Amino acid sequence: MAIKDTNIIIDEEKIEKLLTRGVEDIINKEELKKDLLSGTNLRIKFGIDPTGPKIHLGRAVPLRKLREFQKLGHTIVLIIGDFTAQIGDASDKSDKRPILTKVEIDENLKDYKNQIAKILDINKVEFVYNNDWLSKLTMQDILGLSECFTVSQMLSRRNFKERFENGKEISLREFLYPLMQGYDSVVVKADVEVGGFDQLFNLKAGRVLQDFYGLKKQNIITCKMLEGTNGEKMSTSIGNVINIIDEPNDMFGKVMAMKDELILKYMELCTDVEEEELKEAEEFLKDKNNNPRDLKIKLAKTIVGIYHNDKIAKAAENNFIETFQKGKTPDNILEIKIDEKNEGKELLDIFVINKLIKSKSEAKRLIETNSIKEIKEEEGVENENILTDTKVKVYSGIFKIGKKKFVKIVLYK
RNA sequence: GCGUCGGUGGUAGAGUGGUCAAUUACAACAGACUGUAAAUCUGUCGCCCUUCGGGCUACGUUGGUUCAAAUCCAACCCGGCGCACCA
Repeated sequence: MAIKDTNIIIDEEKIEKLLTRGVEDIINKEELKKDLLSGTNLRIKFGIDPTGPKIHLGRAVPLRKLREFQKLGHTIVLIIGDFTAQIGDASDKSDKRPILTKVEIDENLKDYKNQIAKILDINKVEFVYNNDWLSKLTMQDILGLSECFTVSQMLSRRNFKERFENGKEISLREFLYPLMQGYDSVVVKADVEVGGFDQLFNLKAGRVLQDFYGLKKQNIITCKMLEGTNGEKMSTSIGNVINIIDEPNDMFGKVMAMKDELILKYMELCTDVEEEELKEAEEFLKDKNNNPRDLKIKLAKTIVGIYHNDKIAKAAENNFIETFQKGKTPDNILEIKIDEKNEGKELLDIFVINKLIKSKSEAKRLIETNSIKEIKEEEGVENENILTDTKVKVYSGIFKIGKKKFVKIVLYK
């Protein structure tokens, strides 16, 4: 049992918020509330598999929940799933998930702490790597763990069931995943585990195994899932993610481009705005005379402010308004320097080489639809000259490709 | 192991000797309209070349038949299903 700790803050209002804001479900809400009010220092577990190099807003939701726990003085135990990432979780996949190699995992891990530090005070976080214990399990240990689950329990899990019924393969390895994650809870003696709602099955496995090892069963708090900006599941492969280390202007733009229906959800899950403000926003959206865009700008500013700072957020807002509402060219745009070697090449080749356009065929198509423009600044006035010749040689200038990309080409000798 | 069906572009899924760089849908991209929203309309959607023209690479892999193959044949690899084995 955890010991009474004088650093624990008991603030009923904050506790209530912790138990409700962005929460999908709590296995035993009353118990958790009691624990939080008791003044004991709880061990809050969260597992994060380094399956991609960047943390996006969706993944940040449970991390933000941890932040609330941390602010109340509880201990955050972050399990870096360097072992489990190799097993591959099936929670978010309808197909078999590829296994990551050690090298890929290390690569992904590189910058993780810096990213997490944007949300949590990492000096107070207990970081552990599950490879430390999972790789040491013997066959006998694993058999013991497997004894706690039946095949039909495993198959009752929705995505396994669907795959089974559709004749897709499910490897035994994937059955093992929840056991591994559950065993983590045993090792770190978690009092509470936080996760996305899609993790429910895995989180419950922790309770079963803790019970098996004679420990107190952890409580479980699942967070609501955040959709990507287009309303589909947030996933890097779909490309609808906002990463927490995105550049301010990019981040701002992504928020602006998202579906209106998601505004409230993003406000709830990605920001700290007060409940009242959420209600106001809801009312605001109900009135057809209001433009949801205004709310979105506010949201974008808040989110950029969280991951960068208010000043930068303000700048991003200005940039957005100048560039997209007033149609001006942004100040700091990508600059490509052309040396002697590349001089004389075609402009389109330069775009392709620098990966602004994926192929020359594509570039020509863009020219055909008048999607590449040259921006001329004369006497303070900006003119857009549409580029129509596909064979132009490189020269200095500012170009706009599509509606979002700006490039400045500089020749230097 | 035996039998059987199948493996096509980002996905789903047509095509079963030439008219196939491959119908269609979704996704994606661009243009118009907008609020860088949604919806709608239009166009594009393998790579490359100076062309409404041409070249190259692609339909699991490797060979073969043919003037010609995603399409036929063979072997191999992978998957589904049924049966057998495990009992």
